[in-house]
Amino acid sequence: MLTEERHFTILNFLKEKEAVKIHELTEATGASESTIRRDLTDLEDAGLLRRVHGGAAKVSRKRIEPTMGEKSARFSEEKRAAGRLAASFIEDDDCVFIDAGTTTLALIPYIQAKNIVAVTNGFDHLRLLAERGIQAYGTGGMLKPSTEALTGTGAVHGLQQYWFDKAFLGVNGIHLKAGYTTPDPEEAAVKREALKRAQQPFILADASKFQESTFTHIADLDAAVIITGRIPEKTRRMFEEATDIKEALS
Amino acid sequence: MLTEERHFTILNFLKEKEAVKIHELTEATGASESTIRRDLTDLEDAGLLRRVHGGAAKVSRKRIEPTMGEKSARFSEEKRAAGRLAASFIEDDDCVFIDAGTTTLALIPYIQAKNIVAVTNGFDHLRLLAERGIQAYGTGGMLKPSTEALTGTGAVHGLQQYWFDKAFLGVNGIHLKAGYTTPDPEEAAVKREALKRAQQPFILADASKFQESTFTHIADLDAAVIITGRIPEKTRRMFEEATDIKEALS
DNA sequence: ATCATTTTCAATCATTTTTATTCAAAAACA
DNA sequence: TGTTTTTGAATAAAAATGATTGAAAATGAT
Repeated sequence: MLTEERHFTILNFLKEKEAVKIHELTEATGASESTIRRDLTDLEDAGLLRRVHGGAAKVSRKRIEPTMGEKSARFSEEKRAAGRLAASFIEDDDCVFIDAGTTTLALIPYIQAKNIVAVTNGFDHLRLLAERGIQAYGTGGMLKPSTEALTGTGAVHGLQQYWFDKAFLGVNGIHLKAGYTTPDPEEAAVKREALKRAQQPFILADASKFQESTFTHIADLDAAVIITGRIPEKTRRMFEEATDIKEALS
Repeated sequence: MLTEERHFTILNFLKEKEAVKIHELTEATGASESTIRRDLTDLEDAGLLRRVHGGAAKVSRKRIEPTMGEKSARFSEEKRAAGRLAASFIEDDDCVFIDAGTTTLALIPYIQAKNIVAVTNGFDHLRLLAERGIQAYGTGGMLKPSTEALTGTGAVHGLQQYWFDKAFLGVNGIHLKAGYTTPDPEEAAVKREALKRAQQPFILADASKFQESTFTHIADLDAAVIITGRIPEKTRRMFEEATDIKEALS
């Protein structure tokens, strides 16, 4: 029996069943154990099956990244609530921008809208969107190792190809005087560009970001609607004069 | 029996079956082994079948690629050797493009050169580069869920910001007549753009890619230097007339 | 848990099979 | 007739195979 035929036979076994024993294959092909082993090694290298002790198993088509699941499990109640609320603003056929950062990451699992297109500069975001079957585009740009975000002129340049219905941005500071701020000027440039290109921009932030200001100015408060989990009554009253605030847990 | 008749007979065998042995063909045609061998060589050159040890097999012109998950996580010795050889071409201060795909992924661990800048359209590649402390840029574009590559006009657009010293590309087929080919036209466009923007383009491929052709043409063979792990003597001789081949394990 | 037993594995080696190459004979052609 | 093309046999090289080995992994009993 030809090598090619054996390979074909082996793969056919795995179309029917989840796994196959070496002994079954020696019997079906008439080849020796050594030969079957070599075949299995070849086919594994080609990525067509997975070797297991005693035989071979099907390769699973869906590869769900466990780290992502773990990550989302680690979201606080506030982040999840804010994410769910933010996701509810996304409508069918929307084109949205989703900023890098954990706050915006929390909104992705709650997206229900059909047929949307999402652009993101977040590394994990890109994968999570694709895993959820959402058409996902990366902005391009340099991968900033610390935050796993694509930044710099490459990202801005990438953004300039698109126009958004909605944009969901994360920030580090929300301040009555300083407006929205973030430490890295490169990231600020990306956020500013996204803000400019969205009809409805949203800022996702948890309570810790309020009344903070960091190095680089992104925009004034009234440039976007703020979505948050739960904030103190006092803070809410203070900021809702400056812009619209959507609070998930009231 | 006429040469034409024999060819017809051989091809008919392959319509019925997945593969055919030389012995079956000598029996069916009455010709000697040598003659059948010559026939098979001719028919392979015409792209009508694929020679395998002991006979010939069908050419599968399937447009469906194995997904990244199906491709094995563990690199074969050949892939590693090819990766190491490819990495040795990267010099200090180079700007390189690294294509998506497992073959090119295998080169990243071996990069020794200092102060290089890498641009990639591979999702995993981006992370791996950043993990190794290499300044890494993503091209942007749509994330293709199956292969985890950024493709489409977004990726091409992203590429057009850069100019490379070297480019390392993966392909699905290397064929004397068809040149370099890949199933997805979108990906082909990205590869073509990268090829255009690199002073020294390299193609990384394992032995299985030779004499295969898939749907979309990328470039002719002489457009790049081929880097491979180990290929059969015959294959090497056949292709080294068409372009430069660097073989890691000789 | 630990230990002994059984099974499976990867690596090596000798053997067999297949291959490309060469060359001379046969066939086809002018 | 001579010339070219096709063919088949002989060969050494390359590839595939199957048996054997000690190591590794799974299994079962204690």
